[in-house]
Amino acid sequence: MSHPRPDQELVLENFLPYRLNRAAEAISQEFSRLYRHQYDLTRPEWRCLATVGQYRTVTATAVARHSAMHKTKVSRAVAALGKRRWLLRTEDEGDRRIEHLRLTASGLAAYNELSAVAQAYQERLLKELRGGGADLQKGLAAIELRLKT
Amino acid sequence: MSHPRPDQELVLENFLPYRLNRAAEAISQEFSRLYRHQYDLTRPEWRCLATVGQYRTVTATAVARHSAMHKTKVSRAVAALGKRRWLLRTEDEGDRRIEHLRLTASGLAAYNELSAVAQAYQERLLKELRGGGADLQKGLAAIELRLKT
DNA sequence: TGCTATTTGTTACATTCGTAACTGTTGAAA
DNA sequence: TTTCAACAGTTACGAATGTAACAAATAGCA
Repeated sequence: MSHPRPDQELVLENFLPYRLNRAAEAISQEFSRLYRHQYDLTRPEWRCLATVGQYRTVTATAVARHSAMHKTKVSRAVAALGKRRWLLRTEDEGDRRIEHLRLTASGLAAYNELSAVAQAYQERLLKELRGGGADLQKGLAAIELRLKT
Repeated sequence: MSHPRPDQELVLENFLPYRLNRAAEAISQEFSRLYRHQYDLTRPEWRCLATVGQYRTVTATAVARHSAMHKTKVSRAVAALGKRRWLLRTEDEGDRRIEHLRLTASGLAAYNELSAVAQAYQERLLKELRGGGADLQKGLAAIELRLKT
């Protein structure tokens, strides 16, 4: 004799937030293996590097907004990249609260290499996903659209 | 006169690992708002509760495998749920290393409520996603398939 | 039986993270 | 001009996390 259970019981592996987290975690780890040991970068540092590289010159606040990281994370990542001499901080002429971030020559070199690694990884990933990853891209776009509104 | 840049430069917001992480984080936070304050549960605790509720009786190792959490996370979550009297630990008769986990009556009640909340959230989410979230589900399935192989 | 490797689960330690508080600066209103 | 709110960025502190070491138990095998 079995105990009564609710009609619709939750199955974790079918639950979207769980599946999204699991997928994101797995992909992130797979990708990070391509740069972590090679460059000894944490993920926040990588995001920071990518954002500064993309914009050439940005403030820490803009990095946080663009890379969806907490400002303390950005602050620490920027400090780490600065100590490594991959990043330069110059204070704004008009507003002394602000500092503009830009990559040094070696920072730019690292960014270019890492950028290439990232592109290659994404291409490989998409190639290996059923349907070229089109579903995934559409699905993510749907979520991103929902987040904006 | 502009500096030379690589032809294909990385754009963070188009990079799949980043997009996946961002989407997963946003959805998880949105969902956790539905239970965190109501039940004062952390996410590892929630996953633990869901897994034990789903299987009725499991070991900590099985929970870790099924919920994709590190065994120390599970150990701590199980301890927390035990302290709350939502979970019971009984040692195996034949193998005294193992302890079987199952929910108490109040644990089961909480699980049932939280399970309903989760189902409702997922239905609402799917309804609000373009195309009923079909793309997202297919995309996640493609990643999950890739992980298995 | 003995010996070693493996397994289950916990804990110690260092690291990472977020909240909140803080410094220093600017803006805006009186 | 004074005053107060808002903003940029950092830091202190507690909570959460992962790695590695650990204890206890079992399994495999000679």
